[in-house]
Amino acid sequence: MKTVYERADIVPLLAEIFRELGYEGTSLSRITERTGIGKGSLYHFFPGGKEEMAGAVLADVDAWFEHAIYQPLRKDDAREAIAAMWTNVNDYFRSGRRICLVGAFALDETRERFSAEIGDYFIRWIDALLSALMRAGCSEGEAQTLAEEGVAGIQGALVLSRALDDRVVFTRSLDTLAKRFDSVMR
Amino acid sequence: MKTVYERADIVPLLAEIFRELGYEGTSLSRITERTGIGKGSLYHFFPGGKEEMAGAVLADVDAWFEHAIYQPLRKDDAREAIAAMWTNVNDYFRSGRRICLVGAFALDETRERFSAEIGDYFIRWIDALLSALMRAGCSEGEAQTLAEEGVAGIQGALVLSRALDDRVVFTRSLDTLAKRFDSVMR
DNA sequence: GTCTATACTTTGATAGAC
DNA sequence: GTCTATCAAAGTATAGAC
Repeated sequence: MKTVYERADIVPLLAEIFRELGYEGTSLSRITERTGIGKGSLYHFFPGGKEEMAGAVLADVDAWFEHAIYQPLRKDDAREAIAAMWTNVNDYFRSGRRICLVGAFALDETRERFSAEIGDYFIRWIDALLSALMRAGCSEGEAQTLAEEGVAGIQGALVLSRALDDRVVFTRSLDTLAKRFDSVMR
Repeated sequence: MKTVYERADIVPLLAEIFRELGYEGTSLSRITERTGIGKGSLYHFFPGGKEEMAGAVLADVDAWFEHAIYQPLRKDDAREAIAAMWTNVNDYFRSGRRICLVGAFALDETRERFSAEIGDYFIRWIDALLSALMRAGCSEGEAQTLAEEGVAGIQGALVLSRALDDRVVFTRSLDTLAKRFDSVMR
């Protein structure tokens, strides 16, 4: 019995492992252990080894956010897109049981390897949110502050809910942020 | 030329390394490389190896926060203690160039090793802040929400400022949070 | 594409001389 | 207390059979 993979099937599996163990904590043996995929297959799809695997995961995560979050924020009805962001983010991060890989990579020296990708992910999130807020009637300064506060607040909520091992904290934090946004967009 | 250390001298050095490299990324050889302290000395002070080193660092960080942040929040003038928290936190985290070790450990599987210490650090921070907010005139519900929002906001600001490699983001985020607190305490 | 075997490096940890 | 030497285990990566 042997399973044949495509690269696209492997990336989401790798993503979960990098999320849980971090870049340094993720070893090829633990990947094999959790997925059943041998080193031969891994190096066939990712000749650049672990670094290429993490890069592919980052690109995949980025593409998901671009499609599900950023584009609606830039193009759709502003209030609807912001409301959708809160529910999509809550689902994506599984109410805080899943962390943000990009944020986690930003904290330690892994950042050095992927600084461009990491910076880009957050810049584009903030800018897309800024765009929606302005279309919803915020001044530019107000929108910039609120966009940064929203994105940082989500990251902080992930840290806190993991630290307290309490998913209610995450959902409640998102709720507080959403109310704050609503009050400013009035 | 050989330097003789005490355990208390080593812990802050270890703290910086764990902060920059994370738990898994910190190897004994990199500790020696950065500090000049050999394995012999390290195992003399920390017979339990890397895990004991990280534990000692966590205890040291916790003690600093207890003394510099939590106790004033619980016992001193509420408004002054909150104001002092913002400046002390900004200094401690070096305007976002330094990360929160406890928050970083919370994100990956390192959490499993130190879940009690990590949870305690954040619980006590939130509770101390809650106490100050209530003494400053907040209702309990309002204070709970705001305390969580403040602590999560600091953690998120650290992630964001590292991701964007922009320390202005951190200071500005703290400023926004401080204003929010002021407006509620009126 | 996947597997097994293997090369080579680095890891955490220990022992013993000084 | 610190040093050097050394260990077994785990790390990344490669080669070649199938």
